[in-house]
Amino acid sequence: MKPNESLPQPTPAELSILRVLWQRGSATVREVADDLNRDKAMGYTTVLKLLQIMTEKGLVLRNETGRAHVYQSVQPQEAAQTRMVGDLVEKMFSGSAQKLVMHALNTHKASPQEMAEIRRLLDEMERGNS
Amino acid sequence: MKPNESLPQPTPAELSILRVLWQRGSATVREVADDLNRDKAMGYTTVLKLLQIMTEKGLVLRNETGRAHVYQSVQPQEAAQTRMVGDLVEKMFSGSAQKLVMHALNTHKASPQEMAEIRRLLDEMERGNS
DNA sequence: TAGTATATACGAAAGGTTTCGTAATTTCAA
DNA sequence: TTGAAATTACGAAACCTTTCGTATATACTA
Repeated sequence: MKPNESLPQPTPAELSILRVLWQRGSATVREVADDLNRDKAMGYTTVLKLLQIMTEKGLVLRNETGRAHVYQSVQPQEAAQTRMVGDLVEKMFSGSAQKLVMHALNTHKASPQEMAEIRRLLDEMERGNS
Repeated sequence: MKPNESLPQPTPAELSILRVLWQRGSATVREVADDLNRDKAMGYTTVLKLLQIMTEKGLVLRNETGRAHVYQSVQPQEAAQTRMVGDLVEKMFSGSAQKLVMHALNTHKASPQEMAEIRRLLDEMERGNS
């Protein structure tokens, strides 16, 4: 396991595993493999190998107490979201989060409830700002 | 050059080249390489090779009229933005663009002007919706 | 206890990405 | 016209990601 460097960006296959871990909190290889195989085909030993690599990279923690090791993500999902949104803003929107927001709203129509919720957030932020 | 299949997702190095092409409209290998080397080190022949590969993949068009070939992106930047935002929404926000928007607003503070602009967009959308 | 099922470990193959050395070609100026 | 500078073409190395076969260990059951 790598010590305290900043975590590497997970690869696509690693990310699909992390999504399962985030949803379940923690899981064994079998649980991850079964969950993944609801939509994506990924052999058991492939999942195992990836989890071993992810342990090496420091992306997941492994509890080896029981016979079947139990894994969990080191980063909470929110941290990964923040990082990936930041990357996208940086690389595709010249560093402007506002441009990303406007683009997302324009291309993925939101429901009236959702728009109201966004307004509420904007209200809060402007109130906190003054 | 591949014909009419849907374009592949550009790799990270390819994306850095596309950013230059989007910014300049079109450019020669040298222009791309010089622009890139303002912040990132990338050898001339590396850029050339990548542009050749991207031509193969159909990501860029090559005008071979002059001695130095002139390249341009096939996809406009907006199309790539749409695709990448969609991917991120799908993979990291359970398909909810609203969640992405709220997350982006929370983590990248926007200026009052920017917030006002977002409100204006929401106004427009709700007016169009009714 | 013997045998089956299930687990981890490990290496290597297959495929993709990135980098760069080198050859061949073209242009232009002295 | 010859030589230097700049260009494209090409192949291969280095590296990373993903997949899987196989060996080995462990637990459970009949």
